[in-house]
Amino acid sequence: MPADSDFSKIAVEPPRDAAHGDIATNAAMVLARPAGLKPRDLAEQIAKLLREEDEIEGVEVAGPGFINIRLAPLFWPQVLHGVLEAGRDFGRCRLGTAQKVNVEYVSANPTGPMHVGHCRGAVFGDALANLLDFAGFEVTREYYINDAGAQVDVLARSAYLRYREALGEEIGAIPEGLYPGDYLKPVGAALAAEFGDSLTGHPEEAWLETVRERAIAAMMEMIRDDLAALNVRHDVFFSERSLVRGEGDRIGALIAELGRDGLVYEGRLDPPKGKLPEDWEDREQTLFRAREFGDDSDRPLLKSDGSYTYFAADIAYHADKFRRGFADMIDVWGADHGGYVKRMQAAVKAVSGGEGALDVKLVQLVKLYRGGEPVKMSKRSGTFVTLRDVVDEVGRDPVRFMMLYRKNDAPLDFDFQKVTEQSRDNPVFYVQYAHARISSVLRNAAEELGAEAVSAANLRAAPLERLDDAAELTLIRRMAEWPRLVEQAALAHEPHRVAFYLYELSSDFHGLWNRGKDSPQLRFIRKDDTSLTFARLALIQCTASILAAGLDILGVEAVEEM
RNA sequence: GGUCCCGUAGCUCAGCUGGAUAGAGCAGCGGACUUCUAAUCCGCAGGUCGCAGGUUCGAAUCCUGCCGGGAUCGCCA
Repeated sequence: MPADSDFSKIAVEPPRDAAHGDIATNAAMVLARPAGLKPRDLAEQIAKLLREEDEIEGVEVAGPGFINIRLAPLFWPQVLHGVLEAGRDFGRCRLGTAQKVNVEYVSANPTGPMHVGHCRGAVFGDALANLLDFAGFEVTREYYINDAGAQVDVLARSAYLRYREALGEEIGAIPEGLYPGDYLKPVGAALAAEFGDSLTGHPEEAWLETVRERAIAAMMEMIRDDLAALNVRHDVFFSERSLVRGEGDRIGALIAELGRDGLVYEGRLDPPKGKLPEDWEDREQTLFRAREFGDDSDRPLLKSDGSYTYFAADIAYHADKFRRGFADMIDVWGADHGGYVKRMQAAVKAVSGGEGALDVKLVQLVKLYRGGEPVKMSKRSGTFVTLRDVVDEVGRDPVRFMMLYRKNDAPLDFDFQKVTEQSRDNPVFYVQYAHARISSVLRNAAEELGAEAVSAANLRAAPLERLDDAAELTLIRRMAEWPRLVEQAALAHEPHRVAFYLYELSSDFHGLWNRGKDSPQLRFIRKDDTSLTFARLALIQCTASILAAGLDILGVEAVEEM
């Protein structure tokens, strides 16, 4: 074999089809050319060597040159020892080797309650963070508070109006352009209680900042409550305003820094192709050289009124993340921000000297339905659905599982009726039911055979080699996939894989359960054969551990009865 | 017009980063409840993986070009 052969394309993995053995490899096909042999001939040579191994029971060459390996019969039951030992920690790995990673998600404007549109990103980000944690990364969960733009001033004016209302003034209809929601009434009342009428009779400059601060704090409190209802949490709430307040103007400092590196210039931008925006004016502006880092265009840092663009602030924010030690950053955004990805990645490269990496996960829109009919939403008519509405109506677990039972970049139809009334359509119950059934068997076993029958020590001592039914082995093989699945899902930043895996694991379990209905000798609890019973209790205890661990990653409760 | 995402069974979607005969659920048809919980299970039927090229031992997967759907396109966030 030539020394410079490419071994990187060789895969050694469990095949999809169990008929192809326990482990399969494509090594012979990959190496046939450099070795100057036909794939099947090379495969035979490798197979011959493998057959000498003790733990290998059989080796076959199949298809175009696959080498299929069958392991000794005792191999699979041995897997359960690892699960029994580790319990819910089985599958935890050191993939991240304590590497720091920052996951930013939700980051909704603090101007009102969480909208249902925020729901998916929130759940996705939260589950992704859980997954990375499980895979051994040191995860920080972050929320970027957009508290510096014009819309928080609008919020302040809206709250001020409610404040005057709370003082007894007749305010009439909420003017166009202000937030009309009732949720600002308590904010107005709190302001009245704190300040009396001392904020009235002054120009806006006198009260705006005070009111804004109180209003933002109130909104963030509301948002945290909403997130808590969804079982979503963050470690850090990072204020955009803090970038220009306190320690000085960090956005300006950063622009100056980029300027010293020659990455900022005054120039003109080509107008967009196609239809021109109505208010387009061709003017000289301050631009970041995003094109040097793979973007399609250079990007403005200052608005026409001289204030910073959102992008400028976001650069400073990501630079701050990098300086806090996060070379790995993940942002979770709505799909409508897709056009923003390249410039942000360009900015991260620029501020990190190429050391930082940003992965942006775009979450597609959720379309709401009720009994097949689209739910129409409009803020003006007050018919928009809040995150809290959804959680209250269908429950936290179904919402979370549904949001995760889909790849992040695929659109999602969410039908209230399907998720509640026809609950069998919802896979969350299928998985939870599997866990509940196992809990039920373990309870029965403890009752009939005594509590020590289900003790950890007893299960560890069980004769696992007696698990030889095809359905039992299928279940064990599935469990053996778990660590690998965790690793790959974490690497791909795809928590939905965990959800699909749990469904399959549950399916294997339900199948086994029902075999016990047809053939009583396959029941888990066999009073005539306690040692076999112990082995089977160990088997399902392991299944429950993995179900619980996976559900924990998804942020869904592993219920013990239904 | 540029950029990004999507196109797989009647419907909703997976497909382990290039592997063997493309898989689930729902809907349809036929079966299993004196139960360790039927919110479950078993079987049948259902496919030009949008189209056409290319890369190689091998493509739903990678590349190019079309077709169709969605998002976005200086200063909003």
